[in-house]
Amino acid sequence: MAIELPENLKQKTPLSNIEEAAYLWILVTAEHLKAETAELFKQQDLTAPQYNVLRILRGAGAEGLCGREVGDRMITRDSDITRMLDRLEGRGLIRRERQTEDRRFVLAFITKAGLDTLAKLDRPIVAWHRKRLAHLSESEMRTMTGLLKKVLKG
Amino acid sequence: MAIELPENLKQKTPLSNIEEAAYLWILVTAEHLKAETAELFKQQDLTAPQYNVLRILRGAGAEGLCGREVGDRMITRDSDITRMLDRLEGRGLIRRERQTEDRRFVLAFITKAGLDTLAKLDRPIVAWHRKRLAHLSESEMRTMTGLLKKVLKG
DNA sequence: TGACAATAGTTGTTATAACAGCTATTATTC
DNA sequence: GAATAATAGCTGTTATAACAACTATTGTCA
Repeated sequence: MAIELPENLKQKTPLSNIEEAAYLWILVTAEHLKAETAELFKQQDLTAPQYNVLRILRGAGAEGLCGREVGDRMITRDSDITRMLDRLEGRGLIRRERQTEDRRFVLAFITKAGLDTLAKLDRPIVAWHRKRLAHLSESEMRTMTGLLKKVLKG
Repeated sequence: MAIELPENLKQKTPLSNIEEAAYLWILVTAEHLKAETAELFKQQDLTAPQYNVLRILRGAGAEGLCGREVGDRMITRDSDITRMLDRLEGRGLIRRERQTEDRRFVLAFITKAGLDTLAKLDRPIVAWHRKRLAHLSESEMRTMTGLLKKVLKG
């Protein structure tokens, strides 16, 4: 039995290759969800990576994080953390401070303005997640994340 | 029970929100797979969207496709098909031709050079897919794609 | 038929991503 | 302790993405 593909792809020759189909479903679904959340972030003039960085820094709290650590924690790898932080700093959403012990590190912290910006998004985002996945049971979500985890670790 | 998150995210406060966890797993897995395949495409100096376009045009064959149709079939929405096709045309991988019946349409076709480029990638890519997902059973892949489909349609 | 809407594509502009090479600082090793 | 490697981050450049305004062509309908 040929496996179904995302509609829009409209592949004529049904893929014989179930692995490629699985791969495509993961990518297409991710892309779709990403596009939807991008709309939410835009309310506060943030891109998805920018929102991601702010959340990371909120999580880090008063200790802050250096650029490399921020990069490691991101969902999508960003090849240029420096200038991304530049922009956020320029908007006053974060601040930076060079460490004195090891002067190679520049720690980044979220500011009050950054926290306020995030706060305005918190409720809509939780609401979006709940609503967007409301039609899956908890067990379905666990099964799916379990399988995705297996894919990732592979 | 708190659901596990992708390692690198290192969230301190475990998410209470299983929906958000599911969402993150989808995105992180997709991102990871995308990064791996990007390496393959780079062998032929192609980005993932460029490879995607060439495959779409190969699928379309001698009939070709107009820009909008190409855009519809892409995995990741591209906001600027025109210039992406410009670049591929500049490299001789595709050619374009304005339709005579309805002069609004510009049809794109893959060239011999484009087909050759794709051909060099076909085997490595099939091999990559098989190897990358070899540790999942066919039934696991079907379950996963079924759930992803449910997410997407939601 | 003529105004207006719809569609396909192009172009200009700005922001961001990708890549490579660079400086500053600290760790390692002989 | 000097040479070297390793790490963090910065900078320059090019390519691409995102957004909006614009042209050309065709469809709709009073």
